[in-house]
Amino acid sequence: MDKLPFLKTAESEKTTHLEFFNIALSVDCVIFGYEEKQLKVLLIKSDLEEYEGLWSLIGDLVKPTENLEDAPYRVLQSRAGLQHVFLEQVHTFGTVNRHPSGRVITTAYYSLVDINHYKLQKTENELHWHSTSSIKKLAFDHTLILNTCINRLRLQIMEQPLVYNLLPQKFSLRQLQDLYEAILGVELDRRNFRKRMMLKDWLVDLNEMEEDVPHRPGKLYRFRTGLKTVETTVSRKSHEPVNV
Amino acid sequence: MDKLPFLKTAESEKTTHLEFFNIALSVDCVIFGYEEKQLKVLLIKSDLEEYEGLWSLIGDLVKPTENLEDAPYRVLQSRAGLQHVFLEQVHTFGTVNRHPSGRVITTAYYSLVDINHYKLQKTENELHWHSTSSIKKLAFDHTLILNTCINRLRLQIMEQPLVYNLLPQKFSLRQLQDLYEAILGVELDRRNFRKRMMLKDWLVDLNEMEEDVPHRPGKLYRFRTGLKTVETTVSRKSHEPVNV
DNA sequence: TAAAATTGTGTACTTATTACACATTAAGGA
DNA sequence: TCCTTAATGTGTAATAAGTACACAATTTTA
Repeated sequence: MDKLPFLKTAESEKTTHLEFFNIALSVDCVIFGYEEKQLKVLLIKSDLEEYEGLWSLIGDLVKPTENLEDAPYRVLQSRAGLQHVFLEQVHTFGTVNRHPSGRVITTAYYSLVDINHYKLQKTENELHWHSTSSIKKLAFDHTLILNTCINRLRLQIMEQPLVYNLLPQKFSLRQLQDLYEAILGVELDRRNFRKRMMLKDWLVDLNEMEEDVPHRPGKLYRFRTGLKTVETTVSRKSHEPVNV
Repeated sequence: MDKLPFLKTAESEKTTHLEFFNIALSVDCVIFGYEEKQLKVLLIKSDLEEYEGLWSLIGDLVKPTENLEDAPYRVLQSRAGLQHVFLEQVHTFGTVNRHPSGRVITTAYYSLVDINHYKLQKTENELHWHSTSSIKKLAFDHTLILNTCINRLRLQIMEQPLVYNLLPQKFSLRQLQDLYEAILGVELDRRNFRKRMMLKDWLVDLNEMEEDVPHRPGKLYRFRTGLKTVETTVSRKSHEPVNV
């Protein structure tokens, strides 16, 4: 984007301003959690008449003085009390009629949070965790946004150890496998899963065992610190080659 | 995004309207071409004082009545005369001060076009193809946008036969390999490259040979029709599993 | 007809992926 | 105490994919 005509013709500013600025920009956060062997997503009751009784993602308008990339952190902080979470931009949705109250374009982010670490307040009774597998209909185009984010999540957990956000510090390989199965929606072979995880070199053997389980206890692991994470935008010079 | 407070309080609409709508949204197109064994990108001379002498990507503001996903097609059509091109959304950039004239958030798309099919008009002398490897500085944050799109392109050509957009209908494996090398910025082993392409099953052997080349002629191929392409957003029900 | 330039091809090695079965450990109940 | 239950921990063979590497064949041009 180069020209901003409305800034050059002061006298016609009002008209042009309204013409071009008659769009609002929001962010919507797909906040994933994990509980009872299910991938969950945090939703809020829609307060729009058009969507009465439906749930929607958590979002807000981007402020004029706020970096786009900061907006989802603010939303998570102010709407759900979440801080220092993992956030990744996924896609921007901008069909003309996606919002019944006006023209709103939204940028979707997904986030991974530890449900147990984040306790829902009783007062926040419009906020609820929903199992992703039981979600039928959401307000707006939020089903599309959710599915797009699930898709991205599924691709990314195969490449990067992001799921540390969803587990306690210490966990067994069985817990990790259950989590992967919940996210991917498939059953995995135990021996092959363990082999793959060991090959990735993401885990540290704690030399501790599970306790209070009604069966043979498993070994406990944690994620290695300092593992590299997603980097979507790249400041690398474009002529530098990649490894293939 | 759920609430739109400015639409509920009619009397304070003006203030709130200005507060929230004081952001413009644009699209920027990274238009890739291929010529003389180099990956090229179509740029336009910036007409902003702040960026005098610098080149920038081709973009425009999104219109209030226009779907976001339609805007880059319009931009390519109106600014560069391009129709029926491949376009893919990559990322949305929204740092507060990324545009010197005001708050503008931009969604970046990349596109692949056949340079020879699209002949630049003499009158469009502010438009030029630039080799990506020789680009040093662009207006705005367009270097970041360009690099992010190159990165995405590099990942996607490994998975999908998108490069058919950059080659003539009939081509030799050498031409195809040159193209991959130009995009990836690395040299590839000829035998392994050919093996990989055959494994992907993207190509059809035309049983024709190159002509008028100063050496042994190579066989000619074309891309199979009906090959599936990128699908970023997914309307699939979220509980359906993926293959892994 | 010899030299130059480039195509076309195969094999051995390594690495990753998949399918698959049995012994071991601890808890809990008879 | 011992048997049952329920899970953990482990290895191998087969297949598929990725990498490194060299030489003969074809055509043009001098």
